[in-house]
Amino acid sequence: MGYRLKKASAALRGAMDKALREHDLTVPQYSCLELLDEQPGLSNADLARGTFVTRQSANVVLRGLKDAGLITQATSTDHGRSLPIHLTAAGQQRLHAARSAVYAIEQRMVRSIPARRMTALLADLDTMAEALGP
Amino acid sequence: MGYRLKKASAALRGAMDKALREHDLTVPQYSCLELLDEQPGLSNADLARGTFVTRQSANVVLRGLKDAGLITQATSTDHGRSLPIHLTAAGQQRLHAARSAVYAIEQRMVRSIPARRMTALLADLDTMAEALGP
DNA sequence: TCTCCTATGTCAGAACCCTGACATCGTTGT
DNA sequence: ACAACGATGTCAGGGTTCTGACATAGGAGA
Repeated sequence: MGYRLKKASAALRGAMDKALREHDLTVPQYSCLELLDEQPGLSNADLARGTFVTRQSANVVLRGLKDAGLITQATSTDHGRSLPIHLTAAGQQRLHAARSAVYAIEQRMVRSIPARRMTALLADLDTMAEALGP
Repeated sequence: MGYRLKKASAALRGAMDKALREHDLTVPQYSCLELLDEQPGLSNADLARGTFVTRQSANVVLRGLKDAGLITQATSTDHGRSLPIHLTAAGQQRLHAARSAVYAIEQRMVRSIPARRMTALLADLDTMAEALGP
């Protein structure tokens, strides 16, 4: 079971990595851009949770995106310590360019399995994640 | 879909990492030991394919295992360039000690989903991996 | 035989991710 | 009001993985 899960995950990672390379993006970078597009103003810790990595790892990825001018992070805040992050125009543009390539991969994956099992498959993946979780 | 797969995979990886830490092993190290126990004499490239990583990554992992005295690698071969690898007695012992912890995680994962969907779930994971593969 | 192709082992560099640790800010409970 | 706790951002160090590149061994085909 763990073997199959690892195998499928590795295949997805490889395919995404290859597709995103043409857009000068890595998988974690794309994940962050996608999250920020859906929910603008997320903080470093929010993105870490959303991409299933630690705050430290997310911090490194964000630094790369910041250096590339794809995101902007507030330097101060009026409430708490979290510094909200937003996409720049360049970030939106880059995301939309890469999105089609990623969606094509998602489609290739989804269409390979019977539609009737989709909901059960998604539910089982979530169930397994929760069974191992906190 | 990709999100769920990543989530489940991250949960598994985290749980295994935590369990194996008590045995002074990392996930890729354990994977190599398990493969070598099932099929003694595998080469570096064989292990790379079996663990879904590159030869370079496997090489680094193997160096760690060699330094720890858990495996032995032939220094020469009579056929080709591949250098067959075998577990040492210490390697077998370490593997058997860690195996129960890993199997417990596998059981927690498997029992969380209905038994009727198991075969379909495994098949779908394989199908997706192949759909993204070569 | 000689050449081309594939597979393998290896080195170098970069990116990603983790654990451990520290300081700071809000909230909570006393 | 004040101390304890949790959440956040950050630094340092180490481990894993990737791409790119090179040299070598074996087999396939002209």
